[in-house]
Amino acid sequence: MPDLATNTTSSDTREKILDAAENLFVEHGFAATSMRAIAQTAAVNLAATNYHFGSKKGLLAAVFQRRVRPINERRLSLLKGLEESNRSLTLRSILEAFFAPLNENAYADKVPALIGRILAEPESITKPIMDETFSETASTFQRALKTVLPEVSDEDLRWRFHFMVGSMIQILQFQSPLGTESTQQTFIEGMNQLIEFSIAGLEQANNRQSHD
Amino acid sequence: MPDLATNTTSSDTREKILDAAENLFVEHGFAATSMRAIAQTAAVNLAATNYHFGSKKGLLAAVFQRRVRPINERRLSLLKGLEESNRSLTLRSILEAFFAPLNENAYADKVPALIGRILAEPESITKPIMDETFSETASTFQRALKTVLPEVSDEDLRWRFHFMVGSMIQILQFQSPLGTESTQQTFIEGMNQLIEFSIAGLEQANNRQSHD
DNA sequence: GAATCATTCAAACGTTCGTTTGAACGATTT
DNA sequence: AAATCGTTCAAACGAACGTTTGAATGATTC
Repeated sequence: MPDLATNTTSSDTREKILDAAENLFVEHGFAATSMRAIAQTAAVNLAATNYHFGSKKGLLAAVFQRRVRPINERRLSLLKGLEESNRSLTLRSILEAFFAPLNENAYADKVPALIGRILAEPESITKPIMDETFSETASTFQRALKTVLPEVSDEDLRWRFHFMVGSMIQILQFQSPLGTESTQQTFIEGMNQLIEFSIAGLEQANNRQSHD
Repeated sequence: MPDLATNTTSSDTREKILDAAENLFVEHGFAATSMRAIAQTAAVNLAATNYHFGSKKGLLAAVFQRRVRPINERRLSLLKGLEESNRSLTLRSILEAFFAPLNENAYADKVPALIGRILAEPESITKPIMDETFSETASTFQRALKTVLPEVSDEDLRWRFHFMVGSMIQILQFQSPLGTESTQQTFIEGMNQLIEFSIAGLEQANNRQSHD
């Protein structure tokens, strides 16, 4: 039996299954993807999927965490770097630490779409995975945001962070707006647009009255 | 055979199926909800589902459009009202016309969650439904936004609208931020927060340099 | 009141699902 | 070379899937 917990085995089959599952989950979602389709795409025996990952949900968790864990580690590491030389701790630099790890790596093009897709799955499927994966990162970044946005109440900040995550999921899932073609180039452009949109939404400089 | 296209029949069974499917789709998503579960929840015979809606996808389309069509009609009607007395055509009033129909009706609590859930389904399932349902509304509102944001380029506006829709889906799907309880009251509060967040993100008044 | 029609029903269609089994394989260890 | 171990394999498990069938039902039409 392989080591399900620590993933110490380095079998070729394991990676092939993860790659195939990743692609199929992105395209069709979790429930609409069968273990047989995954095994066939990976060109491995059907039983290998359950052998290596225990169950379909176990496979989902492995697919997700293979990509997200390094991203969250990088996020926290970048934020820690900012905080240690706290001269550079600005709203913009915090958001860059949060978003940059999503597109700075040499990942396959599918990775952002994978994260977006899984984040958009029904809660009943992904809730336990989400909680374990994101609670620390989310609370750490909200704490950092509070230091550069002291005038924003805790409740307002939670909402605005909520919307920022929604904007992020939108571009991760659909890459580019309706009616535009999506390339690697437009995705990077979109991530920059996302930072500007989020900065404006988070701080909401008081210029509302000019539009009433 | 019932009239699938124009929905002229008004059978009690039809409504019970739509109600049951709506609840189950919200909770588990499309693929993870079975026709048998729908029939059982609705307390109708299994065959009635295919009899009335043709197929599972047909049922999904009916569930979705029953809720969204009136909302889009209301959106366009409100916008038309603004444009006819164009003294009141502001960024805020346009966004209110776009968002208000989502929570002004006496809908069941589940409706916003339904829309959020279906908008987050994999494209391969919902693409045809989405295109038919939203393309007119989306383009009409983007055209209106252009008139009150003349200094924003078409490309920038598409991205910002994209993020605004993402923020909207986020609150429709999850109602309230992580770690907060969600009530009808907090949802209304969230919709107000969404308007402020979107105004700031769409216009991005040039105060970036103060945070670099 | 006989005929027609939309609707409901129990039952079954064939297919696909996630998972399990137990034997076969191949490298490593004793 | 025998034994051990992780891995792969074909095959099958029972259950659940979306959909279809054809008869029963009950109201409406002639």
